[in-house]
Amino acid sequence: MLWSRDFVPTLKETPQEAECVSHKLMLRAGLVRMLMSGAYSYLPMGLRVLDNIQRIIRQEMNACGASELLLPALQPLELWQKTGRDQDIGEVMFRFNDRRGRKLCLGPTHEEVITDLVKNHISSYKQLPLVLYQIQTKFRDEVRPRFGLVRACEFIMKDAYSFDVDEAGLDKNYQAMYEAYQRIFKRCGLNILITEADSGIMGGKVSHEFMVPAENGEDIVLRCPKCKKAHTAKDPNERICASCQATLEKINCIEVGHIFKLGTKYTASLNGNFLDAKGKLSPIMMGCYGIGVSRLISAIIEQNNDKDGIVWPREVAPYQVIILPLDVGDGRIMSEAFVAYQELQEKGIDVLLDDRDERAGFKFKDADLLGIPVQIIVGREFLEQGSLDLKLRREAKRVKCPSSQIYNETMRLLNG
RNA sequence: CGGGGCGUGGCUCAGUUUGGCUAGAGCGCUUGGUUUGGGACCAAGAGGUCGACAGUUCAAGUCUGUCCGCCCCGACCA
Repeated sequence: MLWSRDFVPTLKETPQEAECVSHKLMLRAGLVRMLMSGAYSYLPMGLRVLDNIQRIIRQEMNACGASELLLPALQPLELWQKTGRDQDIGEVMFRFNDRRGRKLCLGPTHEEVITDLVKNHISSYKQLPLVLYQIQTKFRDEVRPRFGLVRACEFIMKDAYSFDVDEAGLDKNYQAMYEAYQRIFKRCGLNILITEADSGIMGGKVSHEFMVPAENGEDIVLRCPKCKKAHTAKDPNERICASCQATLEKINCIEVGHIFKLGTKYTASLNGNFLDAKGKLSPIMMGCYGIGVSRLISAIIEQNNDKDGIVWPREVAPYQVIILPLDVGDGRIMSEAFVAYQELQEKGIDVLLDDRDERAGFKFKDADLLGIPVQIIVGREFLEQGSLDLKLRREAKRVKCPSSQIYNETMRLLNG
């Protein structure tokens, strides 16, 4: 992509609306813009990151045998009345009537809809286990949206649901998801803490949260420095480890994933039953597995930035390489930049070419702010010595490279 | 919902305390020129219902009231 043809409105100064690091950088790097409190537009750079995160999630979900579908955001309220969560969720759910006066809502989550769907098509143990997932927009009328994408009223979530004949099956799927989540967050460039957590209104007994330590995290994780066991705090003043008696560390975190063993809460109330091998009718065992997809963008930036801007982990970066021709008026520089651009693109690398008529310093600042892993600089040194400068954003160190070696050197840096 | 802060060109802000002439600066934008490896410089321009409404006054960005929006803390949160 040529920068001059793209829509990447970078800002030199931080807009007043932002307070936390990730929010400031998302606005400055032109990833998102706010429409109103809790609702954001994803600009081209932001959408590319979002797509990359989704690609990682899809790969890992598919790899553990889950099948993707897409459920409606628009739902009948009566479905929620059947499970009783209409009351539990309360004001958080957007509710309204359609033109016939029917009571509708926008889905804050999808256990009801998926259970309603599955129960009509699963009647035998022979059809189980089954694991389904979707990546979809959720709506929650938050008391207090904040920190940009961290807590928004409209956001993107991956939610997966497992259906099993018994607890042993559920345990197996739960474990597979637990491991898939570890791989997903690692690929997103995150260091996470996994905690034992409260299931809240989701129901069920066992649940784990995947937490990203971050300064502005809304959740507090308590971790024992001795046994390393962590749990999400219900009471942040609880300060002693139950097994070691050591004083617990308090760590602010952003919750990016939460997995639950639901059991039969939804299948029992919505009649999601199956016949087992002996002809006995039982409710299907369920698990559900969420990832805050849009929130991950914030969490990744919180853990991957420096004074100059974002430092994207390779797999989620909007582009792998940015080429910076430092004088667009010089034919030799521009043609060399385009040669490198085409070669890298032909070899499957996502490249952004900053063809704007700007000065060197301006382009360097924007490139650092954007955080694309590899910068290729075509400037004076190319004219004098025929070499390009390659810089790895994370290390801020430059290496010289003859133009014939540009692909190999780029790959070496990306993989290094 | 309680507490606090803020609202002035696209962005950052000054001006409001103590009402006064045509509402300012920097960045960004347009045009011309000089520049060109870490957010250049000069010159000339474009761009504003000063969040909205009502009120006080000879006169309101500035004072009063109501409302709206945004941010932070708290309560809440899958």
